[in-house]
Parts: sequence; C-alpha cells; structure tokens
Amino acid sequence: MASRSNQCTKKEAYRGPWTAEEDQILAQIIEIHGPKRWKTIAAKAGLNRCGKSCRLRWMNYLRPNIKRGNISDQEEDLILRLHKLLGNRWSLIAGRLPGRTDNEIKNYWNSHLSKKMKQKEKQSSRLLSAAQGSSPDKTLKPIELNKNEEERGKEEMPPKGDEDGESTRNKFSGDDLFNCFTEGPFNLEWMSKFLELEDGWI
DNA sequence: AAAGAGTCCAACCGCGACCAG
DNA sequence: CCTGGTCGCGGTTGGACTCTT
Repeated sequence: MASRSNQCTKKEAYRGPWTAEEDQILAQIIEIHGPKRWKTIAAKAGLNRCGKSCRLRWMNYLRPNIKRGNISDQEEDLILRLHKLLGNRWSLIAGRLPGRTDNEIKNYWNSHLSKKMKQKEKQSSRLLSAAQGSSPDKTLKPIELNKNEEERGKEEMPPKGDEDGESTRNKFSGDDLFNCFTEGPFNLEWMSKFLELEDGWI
C-alpha cells in the first residue's frame, strides 16, 4: 500500500479537538493557498497537525456555506431516498445536499435514520406477516425491494472483489446518473421531484 | 441532586484510489 | 510499468452533553 506511514503518524502531531485559534490560522492559510496540498498547508500553518486532520477540519467545519443545525424533513427524506439508491456513499449523498458534510450525514444516519429504518422494517414485516399468512413469495418485502435496487446498481458495474452485501464503494456511480441531469449544485426541490419519479420507476 | 444510560458528533483510523516522477 | 506520496472515503471511537430514574 502506498505509504500510509506518511499520513498521520508523525508522533508529535497533536490530536484532539481544534481550538478557535487553530481554526483561524488554518482558515487563513487555506485562503492563501487554497484547499489542496494538505500536507503543505499543515506545515505552513505550523499547527503541529497532520494534513489529514487539517483537511477534515476544513471539510467538516471551516468550509464556507456549511449548514449547521437541524436537518429538515425535506433533507431527511432526500437522504433516505439517496441512501436507498446509493448505499453508504456518504460523500455522494452529501454532494447532493448543499451545505451538508458527509460526516454530518453519516452521523445523522447512524444516530437517527438507521433506527428509523429498523423500526419501519419491523413494522412492515409485522404488517406483512399479519396480512399474508399463506403465499409468501408473491410480494416483495421492503428489504428485498431495497436489495433489488442495489442489484440494479450493481448490474451496471463490473463485479469487484468481495461481495460484502452493503454497497460500500460499489462502482456504480450514482454520480454518473446525476451528472446526466445537472452540472451545478443540486436544487433540493428539483431533486425531491426527481426522486419521486425514480420511485415510480421501480 | 446524583448516578447511570443513552445520544450526538467531532475527530481519528485504516484502506483504496489516484497521480506524478 | 513501478513506486512513493497524497488525497478522499467510510467505519469507528470517545468524550461531552442530555435524559431518565
């Protein structure tokens, strides 16, 4: 593997929460040099942080136009739909939610939505088994429906390595799909409408 | 009021991808 | 093509905060 050893192993590199002063310095340096060459930025800032850490701080906190605070219902809905479509590809999902970071969405998913989904699944499987009784295979359970969507995605990409089920890093690019339609940042309403449509296709 | 449990979120870690020399 | 350096991603952790008993 390409030298991970260089990444963040500088033993003296400071870890832990960022101070306001560090934020300020980092922001200044990035303003001058731009948000790239993180190792250089880290060095120039003289913060004794590794580049990776600087990048993360910038991406998740210092970047302009970052929306903080509650995720709206509309955004939540969008996350759910995008997750259904893309799996755990948080950066891709975040890319469709202006002002939101992948970390934020990932956290939100892990703390809110995954629970919601589980509850929903439980509920619907209870309903199903209550309603169904005899012929189990005609109707798709919601989970299976999700699987189908994943499969649809997979069909479009070459098989890759291990099939660990959860679509981490699958090469079907939701981006490709989105890029067909847009070049700029996404308009939430438009996106929701598109996803409504997308539901219709299934 | 205090303790324990649960939740949230910033930050870290490990890995694969990409790119330049 | 190969190698080393760097970036970006998703998973995980740990501490601060909030809620419940």
